[in-house]
Amino acid sequence: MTETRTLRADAARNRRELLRAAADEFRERGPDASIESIARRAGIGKGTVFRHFASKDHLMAAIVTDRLEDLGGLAESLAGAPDAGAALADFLAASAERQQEQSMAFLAAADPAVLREAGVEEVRERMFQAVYALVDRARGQGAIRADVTGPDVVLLMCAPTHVAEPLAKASPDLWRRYLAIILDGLRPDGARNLPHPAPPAPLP
Amino acid sequence: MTETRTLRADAARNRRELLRAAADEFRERGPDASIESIARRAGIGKGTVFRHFASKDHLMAAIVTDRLEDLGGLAESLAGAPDAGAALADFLAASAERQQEQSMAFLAAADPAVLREAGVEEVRERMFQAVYALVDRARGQGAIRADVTGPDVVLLMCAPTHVAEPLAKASPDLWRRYLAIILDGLRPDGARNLPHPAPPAPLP
DNA sequence: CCATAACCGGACCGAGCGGTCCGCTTACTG
DNA sequence: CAGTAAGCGGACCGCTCGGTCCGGTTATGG
Repeated sequence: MTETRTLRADAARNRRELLRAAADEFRERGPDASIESIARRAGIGKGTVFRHFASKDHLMAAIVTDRLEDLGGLAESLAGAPDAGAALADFLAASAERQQEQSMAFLAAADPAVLREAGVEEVRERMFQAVYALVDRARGQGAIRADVTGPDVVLLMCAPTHVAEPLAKASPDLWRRYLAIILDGLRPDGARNLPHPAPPAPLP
Repeated sequence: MTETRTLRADAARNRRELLRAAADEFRERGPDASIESIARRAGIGKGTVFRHFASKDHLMAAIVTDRLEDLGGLAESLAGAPDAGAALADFLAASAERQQEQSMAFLAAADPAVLREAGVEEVRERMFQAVYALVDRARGQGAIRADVTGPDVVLLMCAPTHVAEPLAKASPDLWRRYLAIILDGLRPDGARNLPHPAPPAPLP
């Protein structure tokens, strides 16, 4: 974003390959994947990485921004669906499916100041707002409990994948099982007991 | 475990302090907490750490073994409770509460061979079996769905804390909210749709 | 086709890590 | 109370990492 004019052809190709390689390395080796291994995987030199991104954290921010924009766009495209409950379930399924292959967990290791500087917060906030809208419509249609809030669902988004993570390789579809359990827990029917207040509106 | 006879008094005190300091550091700084910072926090030198534990991974294994034994003992003590559904809920609440202050996430960074050598697997397996027993009794009493397995519940154990983690500091009791939602999802009443098979029996 | 600026990449640097070593200190024992 | 082995801890080592730099290379405009 806010790129300098007319990136040279080979530079553009290297940048694309670099982002792809970095995403793969972070997924396989976690936040500690080395810049050198990423560069090797992309078929470029270490110096070229720092030509494209000021630091490792900036590289992480770029990857995560792409994914948040993708998710936000998906949520927005579901905004007008007639069955809001199904739309919400579809969104959560798509979100979990993406996390299966592209975790964002490595983000925790990055410097928050860099994330802010790279504009991650704005993109994330936009995605959150789109999810909140889905939740509000689903609640309005009685598809989920009256006391379930938008932030609740955002917090629960990562849960199915996280639960199934220890067996993700052996049963790559297992997250569906736990998404189904969680969706059941959100349904309005049945005797329930939800203690404690909803989370504060903005996630930090 | 299998300690040499009669640890000297100061050595025993240092070992206790070391374990406490290491747990705190891992919680605050994650798996990358340095041995040096742990030693400083415990008021001892770096060399003393390696006198007590052969490597950083062995230190992690010792911490995690303590906690697994604690959890396993709790599950076993609940084995005979008359209301098996309530016993299971109590256990999951206690488990989440412990995780709130003593995460085991850093375990992922340790060498599996060392964990095996330190006997973590046996302790974990014993804890799992105790949980499976709780689940079986709860299912037998109709407190949870018939198609929910022991491994399901083990996988779900960490979920409430993980969901609430982004707000753990601001709302330290928030995990209760998500434990309640998940327990609702496990209840037998209502129309449900659980696709996909149960996970394979042993967790790797 | 040439000039030039943008780009590339590997050699290099300093920091911080896990782990080792050994001279000094301190708690037990006869 | 003295001898001694166990315990201690900080200096030190080798390694890997993120990040810098500059000589060589390649795309592009006149």
